[in-house]
Amino acid sequence: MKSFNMKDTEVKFPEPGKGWDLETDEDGRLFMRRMRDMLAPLSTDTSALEALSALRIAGRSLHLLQERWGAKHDLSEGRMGVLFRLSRCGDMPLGELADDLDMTPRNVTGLVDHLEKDGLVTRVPDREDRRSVRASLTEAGRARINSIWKVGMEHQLELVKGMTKEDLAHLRHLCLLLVENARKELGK
Amino acid sequence: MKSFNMKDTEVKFPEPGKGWDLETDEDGRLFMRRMRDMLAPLSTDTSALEALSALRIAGRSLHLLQERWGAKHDLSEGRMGVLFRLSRCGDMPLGELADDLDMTPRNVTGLVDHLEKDGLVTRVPDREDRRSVRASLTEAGRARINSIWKVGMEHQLELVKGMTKEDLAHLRHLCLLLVENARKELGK
DNA sequence: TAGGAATAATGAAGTCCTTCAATATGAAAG
DNA sequence: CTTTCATATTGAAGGACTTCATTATTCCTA
Repeated sequence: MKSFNMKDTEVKFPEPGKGWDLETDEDGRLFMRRMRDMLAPLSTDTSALEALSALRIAGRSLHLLQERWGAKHDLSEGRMGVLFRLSRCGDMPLGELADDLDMTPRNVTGLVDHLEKDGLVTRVPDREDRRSVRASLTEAGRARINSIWKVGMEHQLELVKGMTKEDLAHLRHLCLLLVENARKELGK
Repeated sequence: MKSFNMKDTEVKFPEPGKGWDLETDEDGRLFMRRMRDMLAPLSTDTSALEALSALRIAGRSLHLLQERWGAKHDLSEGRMGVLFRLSRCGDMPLGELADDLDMTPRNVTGLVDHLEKDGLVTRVPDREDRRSVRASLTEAGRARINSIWKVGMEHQLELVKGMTKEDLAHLRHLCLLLVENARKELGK
């Protein structure tokens, strides 16, 4: 029992809160009460809307975590993407980077500018196509990425705690199915 | 066989392309070849990495579609979010909007400024807390949201084509599980 | 070889969002 | 009643992207 007026045990958590209430349905699955209530009047079947909303929020969380974590190492999400690609695939023309990372060429130029300024990447001419410029990890760049990717992976594993491999495969499949459908929509 | 040098039937699709190859594994599930190849040397079990990557891309696609579709109606994603919330929940203090939409108060002020300038929303004083300001849909705002939400929903249904209700419930659950895990991480 | 396509770089402008700091007002609790 | 807290607003600054237009190379091919 609470002593008089001590703010009722409300210790004010990190920042959970207001309408961010996760509950569990009769099948043991998480859902958001407020979301469901809000969507219910719109459709007899809210499963699609709820799933897509959850996906949006999850994507957002992922993005936030990535940014926040990268910031600790003086890297933005985009710069990390470039570094990681280069470390996995070796030298690459900027254009190819833009395609792989699904970014504007203009943006890749900027990212590589920045990384070059930081000494993590250099531009090297492409011998086979002299229009082309390849981004290449410097020693410092390789050291940087090597020093962090492992921890990054562990963070990712934290995020999927409670999911089986089956779950993960299914999640992957559904997300990619959505990506496929989205592409049709994007192609008008 | 091809006739001489007619660019090999490559008609250049809308913009599919380069490394954006979706393939189907032995279980009939989609995966990205290049992604898997890239991740394989890092870990004996790439399922988590692949799933999270897929999720990121799906989230990105969703975001792009939303932006693009909103632009047709002169609305950004954020402004649509505000309008939609208001239409579902009625008047709301700006602070509550910020919480629900998971945005900075500064940003909500800006969005409401913009929507007010466009005549879709007005600010009304809150009778019970005179510090508070409530955003309220104007007639024009209600008309605008009413004229588009239905089509928006149909778009969403396109995106989940090929998914069963079970799939959707599972997808929702996994995404929210991830959100829950992410919150722990975000709370350091 | 001449003309058109591809590869980058660059600068200007603009969007959406964030953080931080300052201010004005009203609510709440001692 | 006075101090503290909550609610909005505002301005400055900046990050990460986008689009668009322009330029310089280099490649490819008719």
